[in-house]
Amino acid sequence: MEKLVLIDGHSILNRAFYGVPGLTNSEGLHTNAVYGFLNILFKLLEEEKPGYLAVAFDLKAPTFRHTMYDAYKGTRKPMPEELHEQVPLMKEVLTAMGIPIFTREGYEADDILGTVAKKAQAAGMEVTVVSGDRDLLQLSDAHIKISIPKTSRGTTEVHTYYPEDVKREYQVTPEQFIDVKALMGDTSDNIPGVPSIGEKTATNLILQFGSVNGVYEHLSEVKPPRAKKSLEEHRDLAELSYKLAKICIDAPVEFSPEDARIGDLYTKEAYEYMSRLEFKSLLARFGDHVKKEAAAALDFHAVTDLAVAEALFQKAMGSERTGAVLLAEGPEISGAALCLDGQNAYLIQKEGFLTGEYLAEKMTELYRTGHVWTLGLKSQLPFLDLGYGDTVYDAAVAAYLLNPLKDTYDYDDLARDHLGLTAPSRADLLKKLTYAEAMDQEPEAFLSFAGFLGHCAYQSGGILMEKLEAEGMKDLYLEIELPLIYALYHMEEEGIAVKREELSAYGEKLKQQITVLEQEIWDMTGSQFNINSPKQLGEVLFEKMGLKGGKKTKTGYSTAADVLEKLAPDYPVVQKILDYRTYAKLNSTYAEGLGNFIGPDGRIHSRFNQTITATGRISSTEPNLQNIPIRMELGRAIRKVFVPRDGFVFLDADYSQIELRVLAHMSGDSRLIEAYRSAQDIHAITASQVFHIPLDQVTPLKRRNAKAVNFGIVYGISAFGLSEDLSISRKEALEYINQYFETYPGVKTFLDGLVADAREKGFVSTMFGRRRPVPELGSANFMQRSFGERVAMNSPIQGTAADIIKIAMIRVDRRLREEGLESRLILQVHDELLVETAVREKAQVERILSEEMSRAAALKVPLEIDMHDGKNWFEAK
DNA sequence: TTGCGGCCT
DNA sequence: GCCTAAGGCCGCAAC
Repeated sequence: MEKLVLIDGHSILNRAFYGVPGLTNSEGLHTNAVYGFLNILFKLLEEEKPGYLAVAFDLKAPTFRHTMYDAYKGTRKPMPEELHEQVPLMKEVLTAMGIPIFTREGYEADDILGTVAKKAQAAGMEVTVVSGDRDLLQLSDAHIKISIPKTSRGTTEVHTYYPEDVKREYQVTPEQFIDVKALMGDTSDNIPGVPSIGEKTATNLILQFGSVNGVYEHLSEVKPPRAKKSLEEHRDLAELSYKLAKICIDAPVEFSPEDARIGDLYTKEAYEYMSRLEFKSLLARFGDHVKKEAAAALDFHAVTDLAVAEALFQKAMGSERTGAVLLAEGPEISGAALCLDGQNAYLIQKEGFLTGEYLAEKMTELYRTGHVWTLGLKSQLPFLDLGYGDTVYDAAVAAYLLNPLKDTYDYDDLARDHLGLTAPSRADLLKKLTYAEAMDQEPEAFLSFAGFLGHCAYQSGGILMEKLEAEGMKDLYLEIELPLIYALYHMEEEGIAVKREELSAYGEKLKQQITVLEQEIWDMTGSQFNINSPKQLGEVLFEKMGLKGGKKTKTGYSTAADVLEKLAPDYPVVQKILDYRTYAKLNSTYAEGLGNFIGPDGRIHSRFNQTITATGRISSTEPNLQNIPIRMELGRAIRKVFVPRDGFVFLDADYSQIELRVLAHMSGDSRLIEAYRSAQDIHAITASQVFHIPLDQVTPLKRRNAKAVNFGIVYGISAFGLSEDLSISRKEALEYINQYFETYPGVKTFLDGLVADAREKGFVSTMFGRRRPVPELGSANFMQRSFGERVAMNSPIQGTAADIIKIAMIRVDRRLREEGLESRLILQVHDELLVETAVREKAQVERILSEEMSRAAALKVPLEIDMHDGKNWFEAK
């Protein structure tokens, strides 16, 4: 079928302008947008291989929308000059490449795209419309695909939408997309919408009634009374917005495919432009575009036959090392990738006798041999029957230990960073298809994906263990990180029960307060603005009302809490704003945010990530359960909705000052060690020794200062930071620091040694050998170098504490299971473990927690634990 | 997407 | 003078 690609010129140019860092050629011309546009264009040509191509641009002249709606004139945002000057340049380059440019007076590019796309579809063509603007999704059709490229950090990812994709993401059909937009409006397009109807309400209404007309036909049934009232009052607005939002598909544009047939893009004129604009990588492309990419030397095989699969598993079981990944997403197994040598890789597809159950069983058997290297074991565990006794090597976790500073550890990352191989990424091969979709729709790409995945897992096994051993991290890997995968998986599976009704009642109370505060703030400031917008808030406070407290951020006035708190005593409205912020935060992030994650089992199953942090801590996402409020009473109350199941209580155990104890141990400072061996109150004893006062005469203020110094030491002390924290002069802060170091000279020697060591070796290490590279120390920039010094001081301390609690987690989780208990570890919050404990097992679990946490490491000071129980998380802290 | 602001250890 | 205390995640606004 004939393929046509249509590009929304201004939109893509705009995307490229913001996505690509500033570039100028030697004439001083800005070129970044043109460069980004061309990169997107070439990527499209490679992926789509279209026979036809055209680009649509807006004209300056007013369009039919302006005659409909005066305010539409305000729509067009002023284009930055640096972008504006690239528009004619872009058109010239396209012309040089023989690519047609479509424009029409009185219409926007959207309308031209809509009209041409529908005409081409009617003529039997397969159309791809490329834009950065999601409004175009309304054009999505059986043979019209909407492509939305995203450029960041030099790489471009393309998201594509057929009608079913639109439905999956927005729930509504492409046509209804217009209806939703008409109701909710769009500030960036100056489409007014109906007041007080947001995205959620609009989507719900359209889902319920089908269209804007449908909504008005059933106005009496419309649910939130506020929305109903607003709809009644603003029917004109809704109808106008619909007309503005709807893209015209019958603009007076002629289209015959021949106008858009792609000829030779690599013309001499185009080459000259690339040269003048100094696009070196594109010049190279022009130079060798004929050269085919060297075909991959690997052999990938698809296995669909039971006997063949049996033989392959048999061989894998007996081989010295196997690369294997169970391809599973959501609840579904799609296949298995296997690799037994450096040449061949296999995709065993779920098909016929090769059922999901069969694959799960064979893979379990294979993984139990103890010679399997995989990638992302935790996400495969729901389908496998494995436990602490089974060692499965996870290459992603190994790669994380070797360099914890990277964002991702996918197979293509491993290929590049460790195997000297360039592998196409999942996004390159499968776009955004799921495994099941890819296997069905793009079987060759899926085979390739599985092949590279298996190959990289296998090859990683040949190299990563050697690297770990060479860097002294083999034990860390085998004894801590690999078993930890099971502990994290168990916590994810277990989840934590949340009282849904109580949570939403809590949210309702907050919302009432928010409404009241909002009105009061509007009255007191004399303008109805969005209090959530730091920009608007800054303007109202510091310009309209003239409060003192000038600029602080890059983009405007700082309205951060510490700034506002200084103003609160003098201006009552500022306190209201701070209160509003508190309520709004608690409602959006916690009441509503957490509510969205309660599963059908009434529990929240957060994800615990093992390869995110630079220091070795784990992180929690979807939702983050490691930042549930505790400091303020109002927020702390949220913890009451986290409850144990019937017949259970919560037992919560946390390490007392673990980082300071780690510091005492690692530094070996004898005075600090002696102090912590006996101390009940570590900050008080620090105050007593540093400020030379008897322990029983330490005032709360002195203790507070000592506590701040202790924090400073752990964070990588700086006089500036300490002075900010205590609101004292930098000189005074420096005096505190010097006094501290005089008192504990071993700490000073230790921290200086860490920095010197890091400078020499390029990394720092924890007690258990975990490394963190510190490249910033080599920087010529003072700020960056200082940052590197703080990293060098903090990471070994924070990281060692992370190692210790990981050891404790593994042992606690193992013992609960191996001793046949029903109690389960369900959360870790950096220095805290939460166990959902069967009432009759309480004493035993207390003993397990206490023993395993204290014994996790043998330090020169005791590891002390505070433990509480309760019928919810609030009580158990 | 980025920046701001805010919650945790 | 630099204008940073360490490590995270997430909602919102504006781009």
